[in-house]
Amino acid sequence: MGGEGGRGRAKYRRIADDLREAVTRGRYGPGDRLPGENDLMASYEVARMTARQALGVLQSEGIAESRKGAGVFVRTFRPLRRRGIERVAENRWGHGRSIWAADTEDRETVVDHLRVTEEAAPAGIGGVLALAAGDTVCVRRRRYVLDGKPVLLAASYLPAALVSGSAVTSADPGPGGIYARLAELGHAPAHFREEIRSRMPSADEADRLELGTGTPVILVCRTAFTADGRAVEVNEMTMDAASYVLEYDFDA
Amino acid sequence: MGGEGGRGRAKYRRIADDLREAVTRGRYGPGDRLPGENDLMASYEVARMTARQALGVLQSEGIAESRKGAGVFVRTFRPLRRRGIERVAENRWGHGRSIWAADTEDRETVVDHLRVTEEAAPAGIGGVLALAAGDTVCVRRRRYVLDGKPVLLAASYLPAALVSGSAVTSADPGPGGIYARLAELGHAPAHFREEIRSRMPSADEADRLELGTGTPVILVCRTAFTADGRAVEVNEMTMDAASYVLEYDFDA
DNA sequence: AAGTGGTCTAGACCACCTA
DNA sequence: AGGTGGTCTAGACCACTTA
Repeated sequence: MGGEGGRGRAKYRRIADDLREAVTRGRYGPGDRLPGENDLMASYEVARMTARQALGVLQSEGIAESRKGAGVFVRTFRPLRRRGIERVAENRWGHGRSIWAADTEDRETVVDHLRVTEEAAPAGIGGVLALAAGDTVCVRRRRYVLDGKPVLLAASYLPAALVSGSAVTSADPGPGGIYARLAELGHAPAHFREEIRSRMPSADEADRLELGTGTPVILVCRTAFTADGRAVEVNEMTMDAASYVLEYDFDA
Repeated sequence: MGGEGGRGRAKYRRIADDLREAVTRGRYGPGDRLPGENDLMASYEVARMTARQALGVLQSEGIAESRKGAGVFVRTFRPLRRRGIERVAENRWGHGRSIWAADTEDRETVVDHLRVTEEAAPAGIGGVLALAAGDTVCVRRRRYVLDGKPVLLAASYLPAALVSGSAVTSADPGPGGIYARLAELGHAPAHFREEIRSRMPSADEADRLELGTGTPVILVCRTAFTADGRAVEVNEMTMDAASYVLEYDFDA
């Protein structure tokens, strides 16, 4: 064949369509094994690369995932719910509950790869925090692992001039987390802005979040402002899109 | 070679890494043409399918897009900013200090494919709107096209019992939109909830939004509640993730 | 040990775009 | 017209998983 000729769709597309329909119709449920390359080569009488391409479509759509040596399987979708507004409400962070504990409920959460450093402010961050050239930031990086599966990478940036020497720069910032410490230092966050994007992960992100093909990341960038309008923290979060539903509640 | 042998990464990964680095280093800017299959075959001494696989990696990462007969090009990212909470004082926190630049200027927006129908309530929607089995909903579907590029699909569901016969069911709901009409009918929305997900698009969504490979969709599902807590509208939005930055502002 | 997906080769014809 | 990406074939060796 070749080209996009033959009037209809390409062979691999037809095969992918058949498989997708079988999944949406429930012929294959979450976790089930799909017909493999050899099966498709036989039943559709195509070459290996063509069968492979068809299975690749489902994988890049996030419908299926391959496990080397085992087969191609229908993926499951079991997200967490992250509430953007209540979770940072003052009564929560003032009363000994860290932000993450507020929305993970009963599943086992592990914080991983925690590193606290002082660095030159990255370009975008420095602008938001209104830093002068050469100013440094305290960066708190960490990874959240839920039931053994990494779900979130976070990097929190704070002006070093504001927080150096305080508990904010130690691995464990103490009860209430860094917002409680900021409040004690006279920089209590009064307002938050969250900006949200989504894109495909970089190779590095896919690696650290153990993402399968066809899984985007959600980027949430939260800026914390004091009552007098100074930005005191920027928190960049990179989330496994298959693990999260974000929720924002607000009045008209 | 074959397998994942050879100790290092696969050839196509190495090539993809080289290309990605060249892009991030600015060797190729947005809109520039990358080395094509033939170039890579020559410079890396690999087979066609291997060069192709390398370029496929960049495409599925959303870094590049292919144009048939022309080449593979670096993609551009020029998102719109969508503010979820309009009522927040803009002066006070400012719009200048955002992490991701986005167009605020007015670009030409066209609403497309508008259809208003009355249908049986889909499973999930009926539950949220607290409908009885067999109740119908008024569905307003439309597509937003910005400067010729479709960016958003929306489907708004309202209980037919509440709105049938009103201007809500006509193509042009009049000044203030359907929320103004709901208010006149005694069902003024007082509270909103927005739930956000991201995943790869279905073939149909990719088609209607004219999405390139490696572009996820952002799903925003907004529920409008009246002051007494009744859900009166569910609005399902499917957005081109490369075209949007969402923003939520809220106080601590 | 057998089967699976991962990688790779060396060809081929096609439709599309740009010049 | 010539180059580009899109599709396809028919082989091959490999590492991995499962039994």
